[in-house]
Amino acid sequence: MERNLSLNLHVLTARLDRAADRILRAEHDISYSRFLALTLVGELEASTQRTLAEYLGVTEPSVSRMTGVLAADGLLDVQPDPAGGNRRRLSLTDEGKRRVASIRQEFEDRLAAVVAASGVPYAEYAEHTARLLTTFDRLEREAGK
Amino acid sequence: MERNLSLNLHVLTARLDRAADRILRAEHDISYSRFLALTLVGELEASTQRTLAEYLGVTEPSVSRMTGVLAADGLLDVQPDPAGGNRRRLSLTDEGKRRVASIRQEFEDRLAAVVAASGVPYAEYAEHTARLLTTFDRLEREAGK
DNA sequence: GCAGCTAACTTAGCAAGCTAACTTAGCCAA
DNA sequence: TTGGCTAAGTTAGCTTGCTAAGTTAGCTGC
Repeated sequence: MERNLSLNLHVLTARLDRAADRILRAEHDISYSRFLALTLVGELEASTQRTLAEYLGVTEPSVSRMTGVLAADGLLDVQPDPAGGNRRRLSLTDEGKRRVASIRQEFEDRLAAVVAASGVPYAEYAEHTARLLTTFDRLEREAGK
Repeated sequence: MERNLSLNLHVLTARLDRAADRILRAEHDISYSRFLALTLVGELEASTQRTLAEYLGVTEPSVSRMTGVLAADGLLDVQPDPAGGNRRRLSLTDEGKRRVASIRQEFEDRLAAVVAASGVPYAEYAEHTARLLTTFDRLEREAGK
């Protein structure tokens, strides 16, 4: 079959994401992408949409729509930046915080179980993945892009 | 920031896929997902849509639509299985073969360059990724799913 | 004090995932 | 030979990526 790295990464991630999405929808009534967005807003502390797009690895229009639906669902608070400029301050509502907190560790634990079952050394694989991301990021930035 | 493995895999793959998509559209006038589908049909030798879905890591409806547009574009040949049953035989047209062959090695080479720049050992990372995929697959199957 | 610039965001429309529900084709048992 | 079963594929409708193009808010120089 000769499956290569890029294809395997693509398929592995697609499956993990899909599994995560099913679990979250079934048990917590939220999609995986919405959960990721809320998680990062929580971690980034009152950032802008542009920053969130950067961290999520998606484009600004995608974030624009996402913040719209999350705000409509009462999970996210979107306010004009008091410091001025055409910016929005993003923060979690109480309900948003509650939702994220209740899910928090669950996923990493489940993924860790898969990793353990596979015999792949977790720390090393995680470190390699993080390093690849950083490198790819840098190369794209250098390429002018 | 404390970015975890599942998020990093998600973001890394999203970026790689997006970059691949841009290159393919610009230089070869085809999207990345269509290219992947054609590649796998080539490797799987006259398989069914269900098998292709399995290998691509997507659902059957997605493959159904994809084979439709690829056939309409003259890249894929979709025929009822002569052996009977409600199946389709998938194979590449000459144009499809030409297209896949002309792109073939390019991506793995580009990705290998990124991996090299990051200092991550390619063979090991590829092996770990493949192992995780196999394990996840097995666990999902065992879970009855 | 307005022209132009830049940064941040939005709108519009397309591509391609997904789930749920349906259809089609062959098989098998009564 | 028909009624149900299973496997494979399709349809419908939603979500959420994307790009291209447009808008809005403040800044800067004349």
